[in-house]
Amino acid sequence: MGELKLQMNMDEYLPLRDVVFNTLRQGILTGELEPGERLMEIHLADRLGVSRTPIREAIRMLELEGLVTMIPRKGAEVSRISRQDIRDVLEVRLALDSLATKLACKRITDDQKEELKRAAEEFVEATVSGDATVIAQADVKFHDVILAASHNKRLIQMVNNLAERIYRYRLEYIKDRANHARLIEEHAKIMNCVIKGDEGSACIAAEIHIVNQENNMLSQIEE
Amino acid sequence: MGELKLQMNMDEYLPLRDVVFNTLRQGILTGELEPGERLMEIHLADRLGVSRTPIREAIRMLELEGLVTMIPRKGAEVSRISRQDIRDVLEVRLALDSLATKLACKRITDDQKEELKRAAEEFVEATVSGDATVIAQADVKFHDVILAASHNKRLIQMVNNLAERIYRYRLEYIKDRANHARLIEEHAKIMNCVIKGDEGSACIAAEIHIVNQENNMLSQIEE
DNA sequence: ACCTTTATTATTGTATACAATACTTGAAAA
DNA sequence: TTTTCAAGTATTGTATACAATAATAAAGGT
Repeated sequence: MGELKLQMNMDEYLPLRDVVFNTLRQGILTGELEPGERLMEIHLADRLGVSRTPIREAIRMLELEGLVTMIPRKGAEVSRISRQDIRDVLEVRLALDSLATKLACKRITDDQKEELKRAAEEFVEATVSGDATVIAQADVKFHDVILAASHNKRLIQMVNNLAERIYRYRLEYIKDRANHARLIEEHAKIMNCVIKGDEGSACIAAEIHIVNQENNMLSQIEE
Repeated sequence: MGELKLQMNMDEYLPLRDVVFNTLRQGILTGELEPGERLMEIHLADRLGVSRTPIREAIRMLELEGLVTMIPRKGAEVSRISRQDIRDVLEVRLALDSLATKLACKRITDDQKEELKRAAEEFVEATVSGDATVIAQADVKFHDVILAASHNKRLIQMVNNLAERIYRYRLEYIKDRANHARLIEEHAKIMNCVIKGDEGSACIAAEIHIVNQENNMLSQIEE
């Protein structure tokens, strides 16, 4: 038992910088750490029970992810996201999600087709449950399957990075029951096109899906 | 005079981590640091005359840029780039460059149109000079103008990041005199379409331009 | 009362010290 | 001769110490 736990620790081993990175990242994405909030090293170090070194390294990583902004000799702060930033992200995401869908049509494996069907079903079930977190997870899962089916690692990484930035706004959209029927329909449409390998229709379906999300997010922002 | 120098130093101030980051980045891009080469902290620190701290932070940044790969408790090495990686990058780059061109058609300013004309001319002049570095710079400049004309910061950042990865292969392509005539022609075509605001034709021209580069790079890789 | 200047403090930037782990070399035994 | 074990070494991971700078507060002069 102790042996097993030790083994588990070995598998779970993460440098503290990565633990800190994940923690801060999560905090920023959930909004616990607000845009503009200063990230002071000693303060964070004390709170997380580590030294400044891993904190600093995590901040360097968050900086390159774009989640924090450095001000020289002043320190890091949670990046302020402007409406224009969101528009920029959505514009790129539309192109990349469309690409992912196109590639998925060509390259999806039989296993992934099954996985996609399952993901679509689970999304429907999730909407019934009504739990926002579950719904959001199911939606992410569905898109992840398509993304994975593109078999392009770089693309997967880039889309995930973009999705991260608009996570909170997407969540609002997905939570709203008024959108569920449409989401289910759009998922079904995309799924069928991808499984059939109909690139043209799949791209169009995916683009409609994204554009609908976009419009909602942009109107959220204009509040 | 001393005053002025002090002022300059203030402007030029960069944390050591950024100096190290740029140095290592340049080394990797030029091939001075070869793929698979280990990056040992003390060794680098001694060579660059700094302590391990800025070295480590620079490595964290390079890691997120994808230029180095971490092996837990083993350290960093220059990322090995597989043929598949290049294919993945090119696939995404095609989509993003096409998007950039499309957006440039809509948003390019009059100043940028002039700049684009100048960049195209300077590329022609550069090919006459025959200096590989000058040609490469002129080509980068041309594409940078179009990219800037997209007025999408995120897109600019992502394309630059992708371009970074294939820099060396692109250099080979651009250096080859046999390609110059075609490059000049393609640039002219793209430029005219963008200035006219003809999105459809501009995208097609840009895609042809990229595909030609792609084919060359991919055949380079298969050596 | 207000501005300026100076002292203090808080915070980042950098270097070093210590701890833990993985690799290497050499010797001893099979 | 080969294999295994162990000691030593090299290297990363983490913590702390020191230096430089910027923000703040207090004191003094006008």
